[in-house]
Amino acid sequence: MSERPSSSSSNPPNTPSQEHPAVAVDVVIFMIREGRLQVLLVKRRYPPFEGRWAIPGGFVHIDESLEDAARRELREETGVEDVYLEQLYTFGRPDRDPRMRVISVTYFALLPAGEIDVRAGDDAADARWFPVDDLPPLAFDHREIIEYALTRLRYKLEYTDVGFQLLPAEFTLTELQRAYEIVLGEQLDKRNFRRKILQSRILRETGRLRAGEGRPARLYEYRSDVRLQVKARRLFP
Amino acid sequence: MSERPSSSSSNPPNTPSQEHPAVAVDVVIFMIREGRLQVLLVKRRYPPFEGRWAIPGGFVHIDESLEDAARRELREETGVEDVYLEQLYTFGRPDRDPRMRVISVTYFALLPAGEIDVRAGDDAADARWFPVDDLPPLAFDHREIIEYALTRLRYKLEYTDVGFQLLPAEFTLTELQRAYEIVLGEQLDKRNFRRKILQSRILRETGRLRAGEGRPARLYEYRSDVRLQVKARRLFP
DNA sequence: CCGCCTTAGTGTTCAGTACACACTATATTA
DNA sequence: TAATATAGTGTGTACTGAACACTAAGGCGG
Repeated sequence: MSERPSSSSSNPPNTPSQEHPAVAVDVVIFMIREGRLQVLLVKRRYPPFEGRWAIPGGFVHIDESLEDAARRELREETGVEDVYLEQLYTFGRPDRDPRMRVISVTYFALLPAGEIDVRAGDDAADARWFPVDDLPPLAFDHREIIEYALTRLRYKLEYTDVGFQLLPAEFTLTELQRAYEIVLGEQLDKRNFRRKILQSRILRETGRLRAGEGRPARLYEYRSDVRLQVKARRLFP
Repeated sequence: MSERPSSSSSNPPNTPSQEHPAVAVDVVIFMIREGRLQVLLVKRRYPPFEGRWAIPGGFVHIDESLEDAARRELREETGVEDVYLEQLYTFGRPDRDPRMRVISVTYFALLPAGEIDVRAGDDAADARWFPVDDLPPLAFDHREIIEYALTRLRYKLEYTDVGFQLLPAEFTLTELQRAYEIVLGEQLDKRNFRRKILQSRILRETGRLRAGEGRPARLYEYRSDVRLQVKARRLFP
């Protein structure tokens, strides 16, 4: 980037101050399970906050990009590759880690609904899913990070097509609507929902049906090739 | 944050890998000048990219928050305090700085239109404003950063009230409309613009007038106490 | 096998907002 | 005082959002 050093020496400053912050990557992993929006947490095996729940994360390796580090963490806890991942925010309060200065670049991931066997990483004693509205006490500023991720997810859900990332490849319109209702925390109108989503041409009917308790439902798949244009309602004309 | 170390030792990992990235903060500073949207660039005094233009930035001090570091950079180049500042994105490609691994946490700032005397910091040979649509070759990945900041600014302009940060305390409706037109790069309808903005109650008439070539215009000020609610046009009902 | 239960699927009306569009008002200046 | 320049104002039309209830199709139990 640029290189004004911490100490304002008058020599060409080619290195930063000796003591610089550590850089960690933490990932808020969302999934719809049991009809609720849940996040994956790991139980810390070592101090600080030993025994507390935390979002998965770790230090970034010297030769990997930030996103690669986030994907590595994701893979270590869940085994999944190729899921939706987006940078969220970088948290850097000097006192956010009691041991030392740590900058945390946070990401959020969306996993498609379905069964995933989570595994605790080396430094975790356990790994579990928790509903976002029923979280245990968390380590560091991780609650703040999850709240922020949730705000962003809800926001993006309303004006982008990111919500499809929470569903498996094939789904019914009712399942899609449920996913939206679960994340947004409000009921949606069935006819308006279906009309609008079908008009958007973002779904393709697969031709298959899913049998269930009542009338079988048509199955659809997400057309990632259709670039969805959603205009924000403009503040000014 | 969390502390999986780079090396997967089996001991309690209380420190990150010895070698960790440096953390820099870079700030894209926007201002409307001479009827165009401009950014402040500094000319690098030292390698790498010696003599090239770059956005102002530097390494974060060990005991200051990221935002404090950004405000410090801003103050060093422009002398301003208390202006709009928002975290943009964190860039971390391993090869983005040829010297070493550097993570750049970027911010963007909006300065109110008016005269500002910019000063080159210690490690800069010069500091100048450049129109965003006429940038010189830039150091590092700074062009990408500016493009990203511009996208975000235009986007936020349409659905938040962030645009007022580009205007001085008192302004006419025509000046406000011009600011929007300059940033968005398109013409807006005068009557629709005025109706919508006055309906929003976000402006207060100061009672003063600004004389000029034609009929004097009423002066307004921004009411930061009015929380502006702008709903995005929802993808789904 | 048929009636009941359960979920899927479908249109219309009303209200609010977006957008297009042209003239009058008030000051300065020649 | 006439010309020029900018400020300020209202209406009609088209579209989009929101509210709302019934029919269709399959499964299951009597």
